[in-house]
This record gives sequence, structure tokens and C-alpha cells, in this order.
Amino acid sequence: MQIKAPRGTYDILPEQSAKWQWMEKILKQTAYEFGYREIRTPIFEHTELFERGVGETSDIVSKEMYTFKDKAERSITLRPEGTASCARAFIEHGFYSGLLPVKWYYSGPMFRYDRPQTGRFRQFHQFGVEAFGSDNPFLDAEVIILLMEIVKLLGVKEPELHINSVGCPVCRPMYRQLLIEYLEPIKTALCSDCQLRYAVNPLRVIDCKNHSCQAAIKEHPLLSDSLCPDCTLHYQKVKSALSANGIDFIHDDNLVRGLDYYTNTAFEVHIPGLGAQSAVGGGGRYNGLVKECGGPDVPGVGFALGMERMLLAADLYQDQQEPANPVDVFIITMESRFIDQAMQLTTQIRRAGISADMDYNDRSPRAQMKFADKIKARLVIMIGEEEIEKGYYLVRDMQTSNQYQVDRETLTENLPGILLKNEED
RNA sequence: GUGGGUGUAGCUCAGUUGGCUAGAGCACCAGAUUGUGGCUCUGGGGGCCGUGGGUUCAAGUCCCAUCAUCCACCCCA
Repeated sequence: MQIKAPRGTYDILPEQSAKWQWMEKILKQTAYEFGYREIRTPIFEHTELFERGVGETSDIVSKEMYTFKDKAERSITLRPEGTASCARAFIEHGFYSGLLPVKWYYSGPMFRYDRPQTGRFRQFHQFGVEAFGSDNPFLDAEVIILLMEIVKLLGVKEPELHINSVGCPVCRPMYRQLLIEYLEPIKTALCSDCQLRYAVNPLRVIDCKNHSCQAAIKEHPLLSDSLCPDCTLHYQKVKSALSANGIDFIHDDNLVRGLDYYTNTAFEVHIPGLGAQSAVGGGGRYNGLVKECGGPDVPGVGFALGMERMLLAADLYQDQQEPANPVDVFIITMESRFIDQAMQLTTQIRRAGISADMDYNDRSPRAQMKFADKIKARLVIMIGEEEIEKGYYLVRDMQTSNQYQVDRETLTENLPGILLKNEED
């Protein structure tokens, strides 16, 4: 049987990679402008990092990780997300005793053993930022503004920003208790998943998409009514900072992050029309994470965005110009015995910083022309007996079909000018 | 993990109630055009019909299994 890419993985072919490069450039440049610098962490880590950093009760850890034993029997896991690795690196290199906050961005493949679907893969790519070492609500706002700026620059017209506050270790347990008391009498009306959630992580019952559950809990107590004064103030400052910077948002009581080290701000960006997996990016504040991973009690905030989903979203608003990647110059030989000169000329042009290619399949001049046309070469240079003898090469502009005899000695230095003229046409 | 749809050429797909050597368009290669692309015409190469079993005189077509893929649930990015 033919070997195919494993389930949930795929190839990004050259035709597509131009689009990826376009997106990656915007991502990195925008994060850079916001003061974030790149960090590259390993693609696999000790399994324990994710168990502690993501949370053992989460779906990610309990059923979606690519975990294996290495040859020395260490339990290794292909990273399912990027935040835990950043927290680990932050602690490992002692950044907590240096200049704070530290602001990092990362980009790369993540792995989750999920069932593939529109916008969902087993190897997928995330871009994310993390800011460690400040509890200032304006930093929450900065992270959100950065995400929204990126979404806008990628051409997505109507993103929906949902935000909420999930409280802190002071007020959330109180709310949790309130919720348990509310759910207890009606728990038999909940779906089987929610009955499990009720026992393990009752906050997650709130964002169940099941209609009967939503109906059953319609009157549930709201987290926003139970926030302590500090958390209320923090949330208000985030919201007013967003408004002051022209960011629209929807307060969403049902947006929750159940784990203990998530605190205060939680947010998600949805793109209507993306299919079931409409969340293109999400994040929040995680003041308990660094401590959970074995470091000091340092706050943090960040987001991650799904690059595949982001490209899907950008495709919905296709006023982006398709990035073409033609070759500048194609060298043709009129007889195959001139291939030696063709290669030397190609090398010379490439060394001048101009993209150039030639025929390696011993094609007829006509077939070489066809080839040059198909790869959208802008100029063709022809080498034949007459050219060799008389010391010039024939340069053909493929758009206008004009041909020039250009002296062999000055050809390379004249090419940029000819290409520029070609661009103007 | 659960449910539904789909698997025929590199790609998009046709293929009748089971019946001759499995087709089209696009793409690729060559020629028409002996030193010149796009248009046109002619020819050519390409198929374990996803895989394995079964029913039948006969299976691309029917049945079962399996794998892959798509969509949804779940969850998340």
C-alpha cells in the first residue's frame, strides 16, 4: 500500500507555503512592534510539564496527547500547546529575577490526538504570545489588542471578541460552591458529560453547547456577580482599556477556563462562517501557572491563535492578493551543447541576486519556451550559435514579446534595469 | 471516543437493472512550427476502480470488514 501522510497531518505545498509566509510575516512583525521577541522551545517535553502546566483533568492531557517512552524510558510528549513550555523556559533560565515583564512570541507545530475536522488537525500550527511578570490589566488589554490587530491585518472583517473574567483563588471557589448548590437539584436534567463535569469541574457545565443543558441552567448564577472587588476592578480596567483603544467586545458569561491557575481575564476570537471550529484564537491570564510549574509566584497573560484556522478565515475575505512567486529569468539553449554556457550564465545571474533557472530535461527550444511560460518567467535569455559567436545574448520580455540583443559582458548589470522596465509594463 | 457522507488517472468527476479491452475534461509529454511561449489541432504515457474477504457464470457496480477522507458531536486553536 502506498504510504500517505498520517491521519490528521498534511503537506503544505509550495503553492500554499507562499500564503503561510505572508501570514507568518504579519504575525511576527506585529508581535515585534508590540515589543514581543521570539522564543523557540523544544517540540517535545517531559510529559509531566503538560500534566502540571495544562492540567490533568483537561481533555488535552487526559486523552489528546502524543506520549511515548524514549529509549531511556523517559515519558516524553509532543507539545499540545505552547504556554507550558514558555513557563518552563521562564523558570529554567531564571527570568523571574531579571527585568520584568518578559514578552515572548512563538510559532510552530503542535500535536493533539483529536478526530480531524474542518480547521482541526493532529499536527497543527499555533502562533502565540506570553507576557510574564506583571499583573497590570493594561497588559491583558495589550495582548488582546495585539491579537485583534493581527486579525485585522490578515484581512478578516468581522471578528467577534468574547471576554469574561474567571475570578481568582479568592472568589472563584465561592462561586463554585454557589454553582454546585444551584446545579445539585437539577443535575439529572443534564447530559451525561455534564453530570461528569458537575463532579470534576462544575464551571465547565456552563459552556456546554448541548441545548437541553443550556435550557436547564438558564437561570444559573453568574460568575460576574460573584467576583471579588479586586477581580471586578481588574476586569473593568481591561474592558475600559479595550474601549479606549477602539476594540469592540462581547461580554460572555459562558466563557470559562476551569483550571485553578487561570485567573481574571479569559477571551476568544470567533470568525462567523468558519464551520464548527470557529475559535481562531483565545487566551487569558494565568497567574497561577508559573508556580504550578515549579517556579515562583509570577503572573502571566497570553494568547494562542490557530494558524490553519486563521488562513481559512483569511480565505473567506479574499481581497488579499495571491502572492505569486515567479522566477525572474529563464535561460534557454537553442542547442543542448550550450548547456555549459547556460549554467555559467545562470550562476552569474543568481550571484547578482536575481532568481534564475534553466532547463535540465534536454528539451527543444520550443519546449523550453513553453516551460518558461508556465513557470511565469519574466524574462527569457537565449543562447545559440549566433549569440556565442557574436558575443551577445538575446533577452526576451515574456509579457511584451520584445527582444533585445544585450552584450554578454554587461548583461548581468543591465538585468535589474530590464526587470524594472518589465514591472512597469 | 460517537454518528452520517464519500473513496474510479496527478486533479475534478462520469460509468445504466451486475455484462465486452474502464471513460471525459484539465494537467503532463511529443509533434504540427528544423532558433521562440500563450491560441488551435493531432498523437502519447499514465488505473491493484482505497484494501481484504464474500455472493455470482460474471463485480468499478451487490454484501461484510477494514483503512482513509469529509462533515458533525465532543473539545479546543
